[in-house]
Amino acid sequence: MDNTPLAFSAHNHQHCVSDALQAAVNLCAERGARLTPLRKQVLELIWQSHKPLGAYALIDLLAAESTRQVAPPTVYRALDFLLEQKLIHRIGALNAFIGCPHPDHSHASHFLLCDECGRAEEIHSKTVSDSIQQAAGEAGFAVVSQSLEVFGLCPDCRADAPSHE
Amino acid sequence: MDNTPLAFSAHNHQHCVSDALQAAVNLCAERGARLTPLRKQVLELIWQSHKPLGAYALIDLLAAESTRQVAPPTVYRALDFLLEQKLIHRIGALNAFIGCPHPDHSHASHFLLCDECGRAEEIHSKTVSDSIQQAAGEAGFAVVSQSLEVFGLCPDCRADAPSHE
DNA sequence: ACACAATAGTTATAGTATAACATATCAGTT
DNA sequence: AACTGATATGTTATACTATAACTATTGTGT
Repeated sequence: MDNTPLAFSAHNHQHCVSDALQAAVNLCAERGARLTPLRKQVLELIWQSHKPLGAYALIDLLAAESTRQVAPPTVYRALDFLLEQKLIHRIGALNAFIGCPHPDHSHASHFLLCDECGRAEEIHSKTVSDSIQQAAGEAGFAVVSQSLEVFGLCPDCRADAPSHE
Repeated sequence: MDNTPLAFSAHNHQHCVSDALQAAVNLCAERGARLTPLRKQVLELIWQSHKPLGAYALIDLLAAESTRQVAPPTVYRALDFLLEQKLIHRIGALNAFIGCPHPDHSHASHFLLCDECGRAEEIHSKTVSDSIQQAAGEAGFAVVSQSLEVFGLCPDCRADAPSHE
């Protein structure tokens, strides 16, 4: 069994982008939320990278794709919408955004972030979530949201630069 | 047994500040690191709040305490030193800094952050750390550092605004 | 067509962080 | 005490991230 997660494995990324976009279209339709062309374009640009994308990188990409004006508030509003709909996550340590592969069910933001190649992988471990809930509960703390950012080396970058060399 | 952590409990905070400063002095002496007056002053200001303190708030406090110039690089360099010595942590989601109560042994940055009052409490749960290590390991990921930021309501703020009212 | 709400454009500015270079201080040596 | 190299701080400018406030446009239901 191969436990290596998607972002750190070879895969057809264009397929994974189009799946994510289709899922977003369906979800927003169900919710009565308007996934406008701009919002969809921003979501697509974010998905096209497995690396978290900064707001200003996004602005540059939008400017390159069209002749339209794209000032910061425009892209931040689209990002706010996508965050509200849980279609993306914000990576605090990087001031950057990345697509959420499971926008249909609410969950915490838990990421593995490679220091070397910059790729991000969302993890879903019930053990991790439960242990966090329990630790917070023992402190009398009522959890609303949680963000875990684990930095280190992904499998590929470990292989490229082993510590024993 | 009362599990309520320190920041969320009544305590003599001035005592806890002076303890932290003394510990920092001792640690830096052992390590041959120079805890200069500026660095010590920054550390003290950070400790005097249980709330994470932003760099520019710190600049204002420094300016208020002396006639000396305190431009951003000055305070950011002091913060960098304190981070290197693990005397403080950075809370990514808040762009802010807070004192580390256990600078003597390296550990992850795991915090409970109250949305209501802004206080922060560092937690140390072996279960949490281990489960994160294990989840990363299963993904073939080599952990270098980790940051957990749990948002919600601290015991006091829960009591002040119960959900059933 | 009309009216209201939601979205997007526009201008300006606030907030966070660092680059690059000049000056001052410290610790060890002569 | 003066010399030297390393470390720390001061200074100026600027880059990067994000939002406020207002205007214009687009969408939806009547």
